[in-house]
Amino acid sequence: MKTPPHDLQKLLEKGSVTVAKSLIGWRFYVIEQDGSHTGGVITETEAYTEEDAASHSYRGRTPRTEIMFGPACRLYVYFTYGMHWCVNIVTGLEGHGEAVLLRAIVPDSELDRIQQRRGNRPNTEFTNGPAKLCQALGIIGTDNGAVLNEGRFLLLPPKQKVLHIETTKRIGISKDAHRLWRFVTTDLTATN
DNA sequence: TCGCCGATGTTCT
DNA sequence: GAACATCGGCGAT
Repeated sequence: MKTPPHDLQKLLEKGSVTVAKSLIGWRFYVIEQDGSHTGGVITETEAYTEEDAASHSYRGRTPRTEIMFGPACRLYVYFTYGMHWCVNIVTGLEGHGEAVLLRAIVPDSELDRIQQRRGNRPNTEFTNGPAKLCQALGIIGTDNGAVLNEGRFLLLPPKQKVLHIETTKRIGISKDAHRLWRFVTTDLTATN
């Protein structure tokens, strides 16, 4: 089952705070070269906007942030701390510099492949952080700008409704840290 | 279980 | 030259 692109586009064109909360429970997958789908249910997101000092888009368009100012429904992948990749979904209308950081998923397929990429760590350490998530799914800089549901990335609606969503401060930032723009559910947790 | 700290490269001041 | 949307190892509790 595939979400009609125009429906997804419409959802993601809302503001990043709205989208960040809405995406909890959606499913995010990478289509591997052998055709299998690696990924799972989104359980933690953060919103970033152009007016937000913690956002890469805060200082306007640069070569790095250009993709954030483009149309919604694309990926913004950036390299940080000299060794880690993180993935965002671009939201809002074109020109607005908004995105939603994917911080955690609970994998529901290709667990062996994920465990291998994560250095054979236990389930609970598979994808509970933005850089771990990218490592587990094999997302790197060349994926920057990829369009959801048109290439090797899938974003699919929830299989079941998420009941509890907590709203908290964002993690690992110093500027505009008071904003309650992090959303996380404990409905689903990796076991073992 | 907690907290400190080093790794490592791009971006911005 | 400093900061950084992080992670994992290590030593102390």
